[in-house]
Amino acid sequence: MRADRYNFAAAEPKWQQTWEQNQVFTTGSREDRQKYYVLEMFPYPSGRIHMGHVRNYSMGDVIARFMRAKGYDVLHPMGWDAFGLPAENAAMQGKKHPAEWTYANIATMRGQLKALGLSLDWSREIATCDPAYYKHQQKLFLDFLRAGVVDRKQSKVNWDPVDQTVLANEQVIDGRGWRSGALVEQRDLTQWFLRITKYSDELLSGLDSLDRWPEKVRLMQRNWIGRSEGLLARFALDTPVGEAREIEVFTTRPDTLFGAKFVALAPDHPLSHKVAEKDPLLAAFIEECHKGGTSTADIETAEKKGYDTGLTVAHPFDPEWRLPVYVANFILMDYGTGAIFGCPAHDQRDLDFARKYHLGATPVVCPEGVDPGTLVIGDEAFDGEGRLVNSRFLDGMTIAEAKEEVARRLETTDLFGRPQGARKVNYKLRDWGVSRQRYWGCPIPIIHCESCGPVPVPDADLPVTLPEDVSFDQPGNPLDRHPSWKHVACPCCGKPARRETDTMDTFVDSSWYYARFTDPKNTAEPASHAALSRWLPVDQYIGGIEHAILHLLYSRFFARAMRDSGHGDVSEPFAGLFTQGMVVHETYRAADGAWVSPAEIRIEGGEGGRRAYLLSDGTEVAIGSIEKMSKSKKNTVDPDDIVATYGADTARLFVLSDSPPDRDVIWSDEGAQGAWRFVQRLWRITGELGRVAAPGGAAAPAEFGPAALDLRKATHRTVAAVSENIERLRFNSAIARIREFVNELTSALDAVTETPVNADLAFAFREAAEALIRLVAPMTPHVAEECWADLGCAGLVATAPWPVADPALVAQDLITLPVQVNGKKRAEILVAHDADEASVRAEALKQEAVQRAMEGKPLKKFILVPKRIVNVVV
RNA sequence: GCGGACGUGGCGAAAUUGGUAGACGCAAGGGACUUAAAAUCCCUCGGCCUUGGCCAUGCGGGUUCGAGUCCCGCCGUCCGCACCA
Repeated sequence: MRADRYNFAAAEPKWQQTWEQNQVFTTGSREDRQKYYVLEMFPYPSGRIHMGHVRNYSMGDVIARFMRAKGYDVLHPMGWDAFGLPAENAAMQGKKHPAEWTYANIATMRGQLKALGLSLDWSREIATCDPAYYKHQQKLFLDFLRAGVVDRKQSKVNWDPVDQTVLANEQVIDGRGWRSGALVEQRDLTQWFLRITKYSDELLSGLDSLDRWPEKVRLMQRNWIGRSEGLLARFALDTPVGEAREIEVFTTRPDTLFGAKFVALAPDHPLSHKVAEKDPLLAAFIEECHKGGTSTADIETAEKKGYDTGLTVAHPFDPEWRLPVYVANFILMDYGTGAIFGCPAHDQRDLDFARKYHLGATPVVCPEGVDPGTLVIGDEAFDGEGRLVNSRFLDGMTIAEAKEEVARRLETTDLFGRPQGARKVNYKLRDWGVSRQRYWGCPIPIIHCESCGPVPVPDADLPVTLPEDVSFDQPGNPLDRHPSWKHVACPCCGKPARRETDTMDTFVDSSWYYARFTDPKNTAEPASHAALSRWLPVDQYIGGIEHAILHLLYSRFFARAMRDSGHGDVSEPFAGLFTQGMVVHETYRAADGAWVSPAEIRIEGGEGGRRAYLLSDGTEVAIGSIEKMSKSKKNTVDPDDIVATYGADTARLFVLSDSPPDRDVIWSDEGAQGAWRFVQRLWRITGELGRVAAPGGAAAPAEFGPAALDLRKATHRTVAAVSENIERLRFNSAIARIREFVNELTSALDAVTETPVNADLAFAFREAAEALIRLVAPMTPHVAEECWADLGCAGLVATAPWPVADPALVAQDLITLPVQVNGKKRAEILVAHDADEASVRAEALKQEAVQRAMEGKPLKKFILVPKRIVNVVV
């Protein structure tokens, strides 16, 4: 007896078990087929999954199931980005070991993901905190070291005083730590660096080949790498300061050299410090510069300030021409050389500075068509195109010509035995400092020996595992405090030595996990060459836009560093990238301003608008703005609750259907109920279709009547449209087409007056029913299996091939053409799809409405866009 | 400040990429079934007038037989970067 309602609570676990038992989603059994690697950004095991995960993994799952049905050998794995600070924070508060906390979270979240029915190959599951994983990361680190991609150097680092660790530049946002939000301090520390800058040019030019990446992400990376071409130029000091006889500046505008009015140094420039030793006022000025905040607001409002050192330098093209040397607060030590020459007429910052210290502004570039004599610089510097003026031998040249000429001359003139200038390409990208003073991360496999220096841990001794007996009762690094862990013998000389106690930035863990998934059980190496060549690059990667720079740039770098140290030959790890939107929700606030969660309220609708009331005592709460789901605003919806109430299919369908995937989707209970209704409707219509459909496998009749033909056309058009929409990742449109098809099927069923129906119609219903189930299966796989079985179809829909649209049935033979008169639609005509222009024209002009709109005027022009539109111009 | 994206009914959106604007859904209103409710089904649903029209894709221009789509100028919202020489 067929149930009236689809019972998801029974069906979902049943099908999940069936898939698992039959190993439907295990990869690698179809080596003869073309591969497809679909990957979603793996989660941090924070405790529970959230709706963002549901959306992310539902999208990946649609693609995985679709490509599997299309006959590809699909790799769709899942793992855990399992190292990180929250585990240590939890350890400090809850006295639970980070490993225990992390693995408990993984167990919970794995269960939650499994309840969603994702077609994942769980046999490839990895966790980055597993020694079996980080062993290979340590190996990679040492291979990188040998390949010259690892560096150890002292540098100014961003120190997060709350998390008590170092942050990479990419992890500092508006001068604050990306995780703690604390104001970052500058400290001098010796650090391990990954030399990402070695690949600056390659990472930049590689972006051009990533045509399946969002333009936005490519642009962000381009800007982050920040390539600029310029010139290093050396200015001789009139009076040497100690050893220093010159100042070297970097400029992208060497053409404006004759407009120079001053030279300025960064407060932390070595020369600034040198002069400050004998000039207490300068020392005080530098001190003041350090105080200035680095937040957005501070920088915007910061006044350009300088200190005249009293030093002067000679102009490179005129030894008699003196320029004053300032120390200025707006010069950055870590870009270029930390020194500039200022050309106020053509640079706004230089102009602001020059106005303040009365240094003048001589224009040297004059826009085309302007009389140089009338050229005056007001409050705005001129940075447009033009020709050189007031510039001696450069006069009359274009900017490009002048740049070239200045570079050529300075390269061939001598200063203190070296060319005075040199062309230089500069980047904003910095090397990636990976040392972190934390416990819960991958140990850096190095041993420090007093006589041998830093020595790599021999491969045979890998992995260097974390000690388990550590305490978190005081700040700082537990590894450093551990009584015995760091004391080891030097692998070189055998003398007592000390382990590196820093661990790696957790972004290292996620920079190569996609490669590990290709060969997750390999104990000898990170992944075999064969596995890497078979599976990389990832064909479709899906995740949040928040990783546009950090994770995606690091991964692109890692692929190249792996390539250059003998691990595979892939440069770009992700051929296709899709950045999905967030799941957002309304916020609710009680009268006292406290946030209220959606679970605590009920909504009442009506023509007066929606109002929200507390369930507990019925008092009204204010409906606030729609925001990203967050614990602090309590506007979260727990996926577990949704799965328990509506089932996984409903949750999946809703996050896919309401908005385009790259835009935010607004979670609402009404929307979820809409998805729920559709899941039930699928079950109901399958039952109705089953009653009129031919048995599975029935042969096609020789001829089809009009009703059967119409139905078949609807089916094949839907198949074509849904396939295209999924291919283009437009899941919302795919679902809309399926819903439309269900509406069409309902009408077709209504038209059935007597049963059994004719064989041709029965066949068409069978075809429609099976197509419908296969089309919805990627989105709502459980109800699809249930319907598939209900229709008596063989096997599982999860392993059924994707339906193929017959082009003959997709094409229309009769088409409705709108007829416009002077661009306004006046009528519609029904014509054969291949009707010639003359007959279409005759038919169009025959229309009464067309004649009326023509008002008896003669036809000027007749436009026919085949299969689109007719336009009559009078 | 620089760079980018976007702006369509009450709401989320669609529009074959220059060719019937509003598919599909949510909300709302009306009706059927029911003792009642739930569920389900049917109808209406951009605005304005009298059938038939007119006006409508942020605003103002332009190109075109034809513009939501292309171009120019505004307005607004969101995102990224940020004293980068």
